[in-house]
Amino acid sequence: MSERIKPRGRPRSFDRADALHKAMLLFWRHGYEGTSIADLTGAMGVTPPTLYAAFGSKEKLYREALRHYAKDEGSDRSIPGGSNIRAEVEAYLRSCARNFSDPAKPGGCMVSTGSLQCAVENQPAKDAAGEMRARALQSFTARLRQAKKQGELRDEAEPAVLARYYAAIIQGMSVQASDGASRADLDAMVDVAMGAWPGKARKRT
Amino acid sequence: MSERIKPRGRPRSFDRADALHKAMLLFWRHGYEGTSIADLTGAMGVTPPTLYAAFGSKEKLYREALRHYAKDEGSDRSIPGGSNIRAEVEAYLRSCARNFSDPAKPGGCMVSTGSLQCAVENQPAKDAAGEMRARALQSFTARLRQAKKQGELRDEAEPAVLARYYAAIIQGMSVQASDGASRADLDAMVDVAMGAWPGKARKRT
DNA sequence: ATTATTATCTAGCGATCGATATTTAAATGA
DNA sequence: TCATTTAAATATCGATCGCTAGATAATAAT
Repeated sequence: MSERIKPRGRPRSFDRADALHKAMLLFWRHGYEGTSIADLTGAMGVTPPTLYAAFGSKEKLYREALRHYAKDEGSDRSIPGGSNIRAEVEAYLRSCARNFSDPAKPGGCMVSTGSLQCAVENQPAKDAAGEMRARALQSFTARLRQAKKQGELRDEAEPAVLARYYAAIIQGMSVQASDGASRADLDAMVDVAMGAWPGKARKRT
Repeated sequence: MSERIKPRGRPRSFDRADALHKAMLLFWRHGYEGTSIADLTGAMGVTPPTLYAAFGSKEKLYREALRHYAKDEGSDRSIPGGSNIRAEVEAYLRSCARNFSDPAKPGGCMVSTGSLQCAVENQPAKDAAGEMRARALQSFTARLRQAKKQGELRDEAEPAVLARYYAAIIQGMSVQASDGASRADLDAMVDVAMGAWPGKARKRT
């Protein structure tokens, strides 16, 4: 099935997947504008023409790095979609808390807080990250809608609003992790955030 | 008192405060790295040497623009500190919702989501914004501590955690406003966020 | 062996980056 | 008047930006 026939010309002398991973780490930490082609070629161990032959342009490489991040680092990879939506959301937030604060990686999330500001000519980079945030929000909303239909979510709960709210928590965790917040800091925030889960009305102080 | 004696040499031919305001708007929308000296001098209507004589360097101008933003646009300008801390926090969040989504201004907050990623050589810019976020978090925590001491906050509430949590809400609102979220979107999020305010324990769904 | 194909590096493109040396202009003080 | 002081623009600086033309190397097909 996966019999890969040998290509015609000179074979690649570097690992494309590994180079993409290294590019992702640079874009993640320093952003699109904060990462130069020289930074990228330096990390990959190749020269500019090789990078351009393999990835097309800086913007295309950035988009591919974003996709790679979503697959490789996305905190959603392993959350089992069970029948308890509240537990599922909480587990997701806790996985974000752990991943965003991992000292071995850039702080925060490459997507949640990526390319929020950029020069006019780099708007496509902001759009790329913004589209991924929009997609994530959309699929999160869809998951909550499904849960509501299955009776796991109270009738008065609004999936779109709830999705925006927990997206904000994730984005806030990303900002604070980028500023150096610890996993304990973020986990404590998750404790509070889960207190807003739609439930019985409660007395105020 | 404010008798301003006339300075010796040639007088300024441009309004420094107005130029600072224009610089702030550019940094706010495009970030530190996304704003060039040419952008700044163009908006100010002066040449580079004039900018450097007036503001020192790009980084110093950025720091000054951040301070100007905090004073001029800071959502804290007008929240009266009363005896109801819950209402005070909610009012603050609502003012953020309104300001972050103002179509006449750049989306989001210049501080909350400013300079999260940057090149190694521009780390001082990230530090400048990060320090402002840290200060805001600190003063927010202090306000909650004070409120707790005055009995406006339940005993089990942790000011530092609660401050981080509402800071995350603000940062999330800033991200989403930067992506085009409306005031209604953000206000709905505030509704949910206030549901996490420490109160009576509540039954879960 | 020769040709075709693909990948790589050397070298450098024009443009823009942040910042400045130098000169000229406009004010006050003597 | 004329020296002093401050601010302005002209004209660029060296460095870096994203990117590429052209030559060369390494493979497969013929």
